[in-house]
Amino acid sequence: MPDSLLVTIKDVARDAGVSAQTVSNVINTPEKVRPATRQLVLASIQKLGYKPNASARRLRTSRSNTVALGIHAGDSPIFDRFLHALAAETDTRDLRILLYKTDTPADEITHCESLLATADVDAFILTDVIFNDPRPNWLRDHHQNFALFGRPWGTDVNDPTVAWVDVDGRDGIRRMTQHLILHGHRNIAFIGWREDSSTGQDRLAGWRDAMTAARIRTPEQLETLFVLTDDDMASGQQAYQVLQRSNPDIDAVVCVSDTIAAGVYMETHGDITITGFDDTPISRSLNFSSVAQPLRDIAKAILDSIQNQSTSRSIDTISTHMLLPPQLIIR
Amino acid sequence: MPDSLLVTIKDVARDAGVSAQTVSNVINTPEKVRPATRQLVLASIQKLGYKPNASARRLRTSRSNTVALGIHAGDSPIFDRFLHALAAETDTRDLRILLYKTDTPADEITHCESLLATADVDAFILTDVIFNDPRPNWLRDHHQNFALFGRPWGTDVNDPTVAWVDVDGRDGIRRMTQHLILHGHRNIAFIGWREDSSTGQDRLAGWRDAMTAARIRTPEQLETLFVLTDDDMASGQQAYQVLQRSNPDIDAVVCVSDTIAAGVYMETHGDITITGFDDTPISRSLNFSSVAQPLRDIAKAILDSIQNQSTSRSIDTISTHMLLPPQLIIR
DNA sequence: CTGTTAGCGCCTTCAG
DNA sequence: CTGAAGGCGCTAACAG
Repeated sequence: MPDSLLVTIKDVARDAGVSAQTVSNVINTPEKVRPATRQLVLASIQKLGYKPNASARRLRTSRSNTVALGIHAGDSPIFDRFLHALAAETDTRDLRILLYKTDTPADEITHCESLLATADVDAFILTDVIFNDPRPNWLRDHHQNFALFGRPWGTDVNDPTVAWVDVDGRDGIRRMTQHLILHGHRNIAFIGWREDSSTGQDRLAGWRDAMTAARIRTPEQLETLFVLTDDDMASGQQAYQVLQRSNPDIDAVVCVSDTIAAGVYMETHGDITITGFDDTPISRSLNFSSVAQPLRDIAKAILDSIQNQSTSRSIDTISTHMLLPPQLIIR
Repeated sequence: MPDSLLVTIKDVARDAGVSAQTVSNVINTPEKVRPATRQLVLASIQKLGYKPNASARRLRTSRSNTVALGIHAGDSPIFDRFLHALAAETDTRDLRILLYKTDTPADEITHCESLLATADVDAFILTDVIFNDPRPNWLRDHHQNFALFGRPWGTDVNDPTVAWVDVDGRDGIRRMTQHLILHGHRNIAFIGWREDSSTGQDRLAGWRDAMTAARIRTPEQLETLFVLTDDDMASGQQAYQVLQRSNPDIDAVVCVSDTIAAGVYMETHGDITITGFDDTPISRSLNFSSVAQPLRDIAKAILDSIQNQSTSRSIDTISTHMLLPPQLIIR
């Protein structure tokens, strides 16, 4: 029964008949306390419902156990699921997630400065890293722990001082295409995002990989078998119409996203096989296959990376870059 | 140029040639400091890039300026946009958002206890309030400030001790239906969520309101003009087929969500007018009208409510319930 | 292994 | 209007 008033370490100390320090030790370095006293103290902690005051602890240790995460406008089909996975993971690690708004990189740097100066964050998670994003360098120059969700396209991806976790979309699309080939499809088209999306280019490459490896088409022939467009249903629908005109014999379409795949579905009514990306409610509802990002693993890897950074200062012992394999959801 | 080391209030005091206390006053009660000294101190603050240490301040004042928000599994089409609106609003109010995972109400209460005991949260925002949700009562019994996004269906909606902010979906659907009527539609069907959704029932009522007010159908006739189903595209498609069979002359369909509307769109190819809810990328892409929730206003109202609770203890001076009008996005 | 001392950075009280 | 003293709850360093 937790009380309305705050239970402090002294209350526990008094109740257990030990000093405040011993209580602190039980919590932070239990191996330094004799088992008998430890049990005694733990019982009092339980009985009084004691929880250490986070602010006091932070003030004393100047560590906040809090990671900051920027949220920006614009629809990501997986952002909320990523957030949930992250929240689930932080639960098990005694970490907190602080959310802040960020609509531009400059905006974000302002917030970082502010959060740092007020000393209530000790690591940052950056999502939606854009081409030549200034934030990683800024954070590194300010000696901050951070990890990216997504490769830092445009800068040196192998830079060991910039930790990142990403999903191998190329491999996912490649395996998905392979799966279609193994099931007898031959005229497999691809609909992707426009050239300015590095992620889109990566996924396009995965389709090319599978198609050329299976010797279904020459690289030149592939050039008429894909279209790049915007990420919405109407665009997907139009893209399919274009493809279909020049390739009437298409029997499957690999799409860079579930949204675009839904557009194709509208046009085809399920007559041909389509596949999407991100395993959103759309692909579940329309019952087509999709490449799923392992959000739970991503969250784990990101937090591992951040926690490693705060413990070991020697970066080279651990890998700071993780490319995780996606999962094929076959329907 | 912010330094790597922490700038404290003493540094500012020394730089400005005043005592630490005066600096504190400049920040917290500027009207008590002579303008000349105030300028002097502000200049030093600016120069050194001083920001009060959040943990120290929290420890001293036992107020955390942090609101906690639960995130749970399951797809909400507006959750991430709500989060963004909230983050944007907290920015302007010197508030922080702490995220925690919550998959069951019990889960959430555990977290609340933990966050309260560690004293790093001073208000809660509850979303996706379910029927007879135990959380509001729990929080009230523990003297916590909180506000709900969504009405507490199943409990006393008028209970002044439970603050909530919601959007008048009934009115939104009513106005949307009215709009269709004004544009010459007569056989306007409705596809909603199953009976167990209070929100769904509310929106259904809005369609009934408009249809009976316009005397297009008798209440009895309306009973064959709507279908309740699941919230996915395939269900929307099927629902339309069912409706169409018994009502071949349907010329418009008001849908309880963009997702369901998209299902209808798949079946009709834009031949009849459809409308959705929540103004998601789907309705934007397929170019149909939608009822939009004013997320920015919701965020503001929720934070207003919470901040009012911490200042004035007398609840009756302010309204603790806000039903905001949605916006029609006509396409 | 346990207790004492001191202080993290800030703000509230109360003198001046 | 400004300054000095004290302590919020906790833990690092040391002493016993």
